[in-house]
Amino acid sequence: MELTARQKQILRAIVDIYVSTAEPVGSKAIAALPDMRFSSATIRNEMGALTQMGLLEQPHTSAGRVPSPAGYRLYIDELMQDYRLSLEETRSLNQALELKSQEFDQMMSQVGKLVSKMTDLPAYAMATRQSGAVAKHFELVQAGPGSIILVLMLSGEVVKNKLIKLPVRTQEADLKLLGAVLNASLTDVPAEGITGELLEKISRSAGGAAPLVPLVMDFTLECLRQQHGDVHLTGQMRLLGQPEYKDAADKAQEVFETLDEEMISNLPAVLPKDGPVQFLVGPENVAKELKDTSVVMMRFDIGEGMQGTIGVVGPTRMDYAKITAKLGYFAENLGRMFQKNGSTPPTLAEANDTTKE
Amino acid sequence: MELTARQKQILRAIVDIYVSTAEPVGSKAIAALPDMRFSSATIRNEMGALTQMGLLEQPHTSAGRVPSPAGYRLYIDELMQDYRLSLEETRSLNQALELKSQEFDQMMSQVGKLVSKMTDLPAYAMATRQSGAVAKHFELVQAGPGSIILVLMLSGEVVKNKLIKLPVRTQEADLKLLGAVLNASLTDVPAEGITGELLEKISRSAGGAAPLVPLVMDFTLECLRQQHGDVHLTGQMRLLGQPEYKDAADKAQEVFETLDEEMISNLPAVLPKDGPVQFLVGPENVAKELKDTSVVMMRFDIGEGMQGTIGVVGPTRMDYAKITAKLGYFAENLGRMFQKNGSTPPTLAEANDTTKE
DNA sequence: CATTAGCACTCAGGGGGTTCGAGTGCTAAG
DNA sequence: CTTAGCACTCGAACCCCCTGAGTGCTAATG
Repeated sequence: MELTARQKQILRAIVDIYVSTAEPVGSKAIAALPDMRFSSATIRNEMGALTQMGLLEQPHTSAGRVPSPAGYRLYIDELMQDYRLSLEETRSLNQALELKSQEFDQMMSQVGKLVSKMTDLPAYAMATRQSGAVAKHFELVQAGPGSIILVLMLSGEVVKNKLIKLPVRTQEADLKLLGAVLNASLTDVPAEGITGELLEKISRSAGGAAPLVPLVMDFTLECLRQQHGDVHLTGQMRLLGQPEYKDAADKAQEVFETLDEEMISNLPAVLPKDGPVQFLVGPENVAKELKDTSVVMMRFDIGEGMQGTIGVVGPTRMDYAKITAKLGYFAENLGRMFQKNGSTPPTLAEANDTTKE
Repeated sequence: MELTARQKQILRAIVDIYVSTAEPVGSKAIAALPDMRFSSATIRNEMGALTQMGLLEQPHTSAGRVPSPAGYRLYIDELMQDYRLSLEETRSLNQALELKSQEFDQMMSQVGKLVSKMTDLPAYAMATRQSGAVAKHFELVQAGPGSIILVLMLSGEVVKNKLIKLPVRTQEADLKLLGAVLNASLTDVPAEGITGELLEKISRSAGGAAPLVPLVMDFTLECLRQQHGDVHLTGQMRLLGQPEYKDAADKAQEVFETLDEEMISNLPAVLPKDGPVQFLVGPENVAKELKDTSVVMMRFDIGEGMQGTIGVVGPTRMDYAKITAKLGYFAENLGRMFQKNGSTPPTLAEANDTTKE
């Protein structure tokens, strides 16, 4: 049941028009297109056929046609034409791409905001660990009477820290000792390698700091097991800019009650196939609340066994081509930035200037 | 131009009823109240007077009255009765109050979500530094070829870290040296004390790690100067649950385009007076987009020179009493939790259990 | 045989008119 | 000072009709 070239052309035209107008598309509108060589009657026939195949839908008898989810899927997989970012678009994207934060988590949050702003839709950013993490360095510092800060560096240049409060006071020397023991026996050990046995051994060699060991270990294991960092979801309100949600605020609310950060972090698991760009169209989504909602997401490499994901949430009627182009641009540049520097590229020369006088 | 007792009673009744119904309140509805001893005609007269004074408003001639912003302000300042949380409410608040994160920032983010969820309104949480911060400890660790992680512990048990990438490779020994120098000369020095002179001195003693100094210093200064941490604003969509925004999604959108995280972080500055609880009612807000929006915020002590703020954003017609009660409950308990532990209280006994076996 | 012009039919959306009733302000009586 | 009574106002809801975009079918056309 292959589509003819003409049917493809018509389907593509319908998606393109509908995406920009958000109104059902009639046969006349299509016939009026410059490179359409057929009368509205012919197109009506073809539209009938496409409807039969389940690629189009009719809101009601006397309205035009709207792409069905299956129609969108076919469009995305076969018909979509690459959207070329205009010079102006590229420029404003470039301008926005200035991340000024230091902390990794904050950077991801900024990335999310950026994507949302540039696409004018809700967006998210998250980091995922590809391979199992290992600890790289432990550091224990006395922060006050009875409180200690544990700083844990993981592979992938991730740093975690935790404030530990204990009713008993620990000696500086004991802390030093424990730090040394931890660094000697736990670095480069994957989570599976941390056995009760090993734990006991550490406890024994920890001397006066032994009460700390279980707390430290719990935290370490938690960090090692953590598959992905926080999901930074922002710009939810922008969904209201879309006509389909303008007068159905409750629907928008529902969407984000369902599609919370936890759900987003699990999205990669439910995806049909694998690849750098992924589309989740309407009912392909798990929850029924999202049946009119689509998600476009894109991965990029952060280096050091970490992977970033950025994504956009929008109505099923969404300019997939344009969004994909923008996401692609972000992904490419973010990947480069992260690998190069972890933050804004303040060149060495510039930085040195601060020193001189 | 003082209000009579009766007028106060009527004003309070109007606010109370309007808050729960979101419909203009008529004289009959008030007269029907159990402890109202006057006929609707009398009440009509009083309502007329209150309208004249600018405490009430009339959407149109044949509708009931609605409190004006001035009316709300008077209600909040003088008329509002303490709302007692029901047993059930207390219980569900208690249940929610389990923070399970380790990192301070993530905790604040969770607090925001919590407040939003329990009030069913958009909410935010942020941490503010009361006094100037000083550095407590520096730590430099080699993370890979040409990349170094700087961990900076500040007063207030705040930990910041930054990944530094340099084209040149630094020796382990040089890092150790620089760490020692930094710890010796920069700890407990306030931001004002960090002069160019001091900087140069450090550079000189830093040996092979000298190129790192400006980067480290920039970061340190930035951290010291930072007045408040991130604002964690969440649950924006819940505003749509409010009748005044149900069919005016664009208004809701506007609200959060104006009231972004930056604006929120500046709110304390524009507040009329100081105190643990603060109300910002409608047009008292700076921006005209927020004229139908109010904010209730509350401070609590985190200890160590840090202060937390939680706040709720809602329509001007908002149950101030209830919101205040809930915020108060949160503030009290969060304050206690933070001061005790910085996280969930995993008792020492429990923790030790993990070790056995 | 594919294409197109023509036509009857459908139906959502918008405009205009009417009714309904909650709520008001005023007046006069208690 | 309070209250009962009354005329008046005006938004919300409803109904009805009309309009026009869009369809599916049929018959004519190249």
